[in-house]
Amino acid sequence: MTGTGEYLREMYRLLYERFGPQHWWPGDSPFEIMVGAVLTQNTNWANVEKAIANLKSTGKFSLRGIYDMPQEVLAGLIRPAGYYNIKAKRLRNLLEMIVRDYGGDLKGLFDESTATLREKLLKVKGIGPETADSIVLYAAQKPVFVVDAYTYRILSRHGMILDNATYEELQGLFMDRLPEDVQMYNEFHALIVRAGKTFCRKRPSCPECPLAWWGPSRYAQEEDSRD
DNA sequence: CACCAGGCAAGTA
DNA sequence: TACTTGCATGGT
Repeated sequence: MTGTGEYLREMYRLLYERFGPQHWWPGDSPFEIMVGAVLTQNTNWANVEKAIANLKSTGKFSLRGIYDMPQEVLAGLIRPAGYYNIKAKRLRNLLEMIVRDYGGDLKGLFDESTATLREKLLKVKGIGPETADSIVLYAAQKPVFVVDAYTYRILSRHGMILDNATYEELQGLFMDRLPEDVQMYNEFHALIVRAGKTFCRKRPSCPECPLAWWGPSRYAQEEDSRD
C-alpha cells in the first residue's frame, strides 16, 4: 500500500525536478521577510517589492524606524502593496508587540520556542495562520509548514483532503508525515505556490502540470492507508 | 473590460 | 456557527 506520506514526498520530488529551487524568501534580513509577510497578504509580490523599496528609500527601514513613523506616513509608503491603511495598522500591531514584550529585539522574539513564537504572532490583530507561519518558517527559520490557497486547491483537486478541511488539518497532513526539515518545508511551500501560479489558475487540471498524472480516484481509494 | 494576487477581521443572520 | 463583505493597488 502507498500512504499519503509517500505521495507527498513524490509530489515534492516531481515539483522540485520540474521547477528547481525557488530561493524563498526573497529579502535581505529576517526583519524584511517579516514585513514582507504582512504586506503580501492577498497581494502580488511585485507590488510588495515596490512598497519595501519605498520603505528602504526613507533610510528608516528598521523595526524602530518604522515603529516611530506616524501611521499615515507608513500607509503612504506601502501604498503600492494595496490595503495600505489596514496593513499599516497590522504592521504597527506587530512591531508594538515586539517592542512591548521584547524591547524591540526581533531576535528575542525569534528565540522563543516554535509553539510560543507562533502563538505570540497569532495574538497580533492582523496576523492569521498563514502570515504567522510564513514568519516562523522564513524569517525565524523554524520548522512549520505554511499552508495557502494553492495548497488547498492542489490537495483538493487530487482528492487528498475534504473540501471543508481547516488550515490546521492541512498543515498536519504535511507535518505528521514529513520530517521536521526547515529547508524542505521552505522549498515545498514555495514549489506549491509556483505550481499553483503556473498551472492551477483556471482549469481544474492541465496536462503540462508535473502532477497531472495524479488522478483524484487514486487518492480517494487510498485515503485511509498510512505509512 | 474583468479578474486576481504568497489573507484577515468584522459584519450579518 | 456559517457565510458574506471590506480592504486597494497594479499586472494580465
